[in-house]
Amino acid sequence: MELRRADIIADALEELVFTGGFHDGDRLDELRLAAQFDVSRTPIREALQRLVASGLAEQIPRRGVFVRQPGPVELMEMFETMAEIEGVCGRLAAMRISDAALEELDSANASCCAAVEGGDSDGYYRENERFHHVIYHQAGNGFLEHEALRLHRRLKPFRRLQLRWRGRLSQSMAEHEAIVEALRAGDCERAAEALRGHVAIQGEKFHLLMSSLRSAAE
Amino acid sequence: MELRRADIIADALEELVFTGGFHDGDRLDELRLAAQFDVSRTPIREALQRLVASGLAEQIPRRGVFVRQPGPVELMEMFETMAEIEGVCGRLAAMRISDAALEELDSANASCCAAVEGGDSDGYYRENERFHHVIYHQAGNGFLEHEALRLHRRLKPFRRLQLRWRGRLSQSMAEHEAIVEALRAGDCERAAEALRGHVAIQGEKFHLLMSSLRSAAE
DNA sequence: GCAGAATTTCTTGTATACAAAAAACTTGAC
DNA sequence: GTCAAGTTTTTTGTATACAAGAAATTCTGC
Repeated sequence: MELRRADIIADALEELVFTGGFHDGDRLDELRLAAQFDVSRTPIREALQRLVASGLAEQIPRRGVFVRQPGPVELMEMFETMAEIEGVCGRLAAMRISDAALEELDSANASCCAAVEGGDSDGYYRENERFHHVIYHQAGNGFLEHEALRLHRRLKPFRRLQLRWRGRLSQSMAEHEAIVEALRAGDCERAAEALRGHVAIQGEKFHLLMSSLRSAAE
Repeated sequence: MELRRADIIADALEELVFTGGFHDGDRLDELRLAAQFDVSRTPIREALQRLVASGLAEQIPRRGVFVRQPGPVELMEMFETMAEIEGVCGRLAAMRISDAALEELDSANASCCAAVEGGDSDGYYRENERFHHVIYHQAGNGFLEHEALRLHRRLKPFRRLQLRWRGRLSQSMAEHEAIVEALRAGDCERAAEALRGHVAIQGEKFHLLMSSLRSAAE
């Protein structure tokens, strides 16, 4: 249970930014938010500071704080970074992964497959997330795991878009299996390469999607 | 010029935490700091929130915020992560680096060498930092660059300790040259490997130092 | 003398008041 | 009508006041 209202408000605002409740450049008006959440400006300001610290908003002194949605370029950069970090996690995990974790990956994959066949989109995402989280954890580096989780979470709303591609899901499952195989074999470089490619392709699909949306708008 | 006192105070507190002005677990008393900086609690609280957000302190609701120095395990994890991120930057930079940047690396290396020979420790650090920053930048990914800079900065106070090793500096210089060579050749994997090793060895030296300090204390 | 309950003090979290800077508006000259 | 100077309004940054929970202290019964 959270005791500080500022934290509750920060969570709510983060969620709103993530789910597109705010647009890039929107000013986060302290008084309006204070009225909206029925608190004074103080907890609002603390919540806004948290958003600024996590990069979801930008503060211009004496002007206010403005939401800052990543543009196409930054998104591509974030996807590329995520791909590289996943690769790193894979490389380390290949050296350190436990048998139990390998089984959990198999289990997550099986659930993922079932979700794909059943058309259960939410289930797919949940199990896919579990798959990746296990790998982060098995890298055996708490600091790295934390960073990976942070970026993974930040990209979450954008990752959902890339599943629109026909056949992407089954391809993704095949990649998952190749990843587990490399991890099981303890093949660092293959695991790194497989994971990097698996995530990088999401960025590329995303890029294509953005381009097509743009050209469709013209 | 910074207009918000909270930012100035946050910078000062960060510096104090970095330079060891506070020890792990120290409570950051709002009233005491307010008196010390001659401001009210409000800007102090905002500054403390920034420390918490950047991981330099921990907040326990209704109890206060406490400085949080990384322990040996976390430090090793941070060094390992830094090594991997540098490796990633090297891999990307090998594909994207400009001729001008290659020359700047040579220049930084030359200055570094000169500093080593002249016993100019500060100069060595400055040029070494320039060397690494150029590589981060040449990775051509602003987001990754930002993350690399952040971690690099966080590890700064601990990196200084590892130069106590006799011969480490000249070895480090040789590694720098191998890195530039790989980058110039556009050899991704070799650049990645060289940079990863270059940083990883710092973590190992650091580990040895910690162990020796511990055994010396017994 | 000591354990535990009750009270007091202290500290954090929140609300409000005030100061200063920026934005918006008004007014007036051309 | 337009532009600019001056004024008002709005908004942020800071100080202070108040509320509530935690820690420290005191008091009481044995």
